Amino acid sequence: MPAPDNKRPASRLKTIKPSGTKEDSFFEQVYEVARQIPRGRVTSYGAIAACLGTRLSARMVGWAMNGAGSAKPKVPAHRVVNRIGMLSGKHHFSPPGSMEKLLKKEGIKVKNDQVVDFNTLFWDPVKELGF
DNA sequence: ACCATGACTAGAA
DNA sequence: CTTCTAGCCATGG
Repeated sequence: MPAPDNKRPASRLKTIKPSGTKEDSFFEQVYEVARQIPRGRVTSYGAIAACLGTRLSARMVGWAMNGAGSAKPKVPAHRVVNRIGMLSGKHHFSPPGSMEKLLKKEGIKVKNDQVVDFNTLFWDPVKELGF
C-alpha cells in the first residue's frame, strides 16, 4: 500500500497547463470525475478534491470547472455545488439561471439557489469510485 | 517579484 | 448560533 505521500499526493499539480494548451492532470482529473456524476445526483468541490487527494485545494476544482465549458466531452458542471448544496457557481453559467434549470430538468429540486435534499442526492466520488 | 482575488472547506472564536 | 481565520494554488495586475 499505501505509501502515503504525506503532504503532496498530487504534487504533479505543478505540471498543470491551464487554458489554452491541453490539460494534463489536475483539470483533466476533475473533468473525469465530474463526468462520472450520475444524472440526478450532485457532488461538491471538496468531494472531488478529496477524491484527487487534494482536499484542501477545493478552490482549484472550482477553477478547473471554469474551463469545463471548453472541455470535451462536456462536463456537467451544474452537478457540482459547494459543500452545503448551494449553487455557488451559477453566476458562471450563461445565463446564470441555466444551472438551476438543468438541475431541475434532471429531477433535482432547487430552492433559493440551494439543492433540496442535498444530503440524499449527494454523490461521493471517493465512496462510489472507491478512491 | 509582490499583492489581491477566487465556482472552497474546516476549524476556531 | 454567527463570524472570522487560515490553508490551498493558479491567474492577473
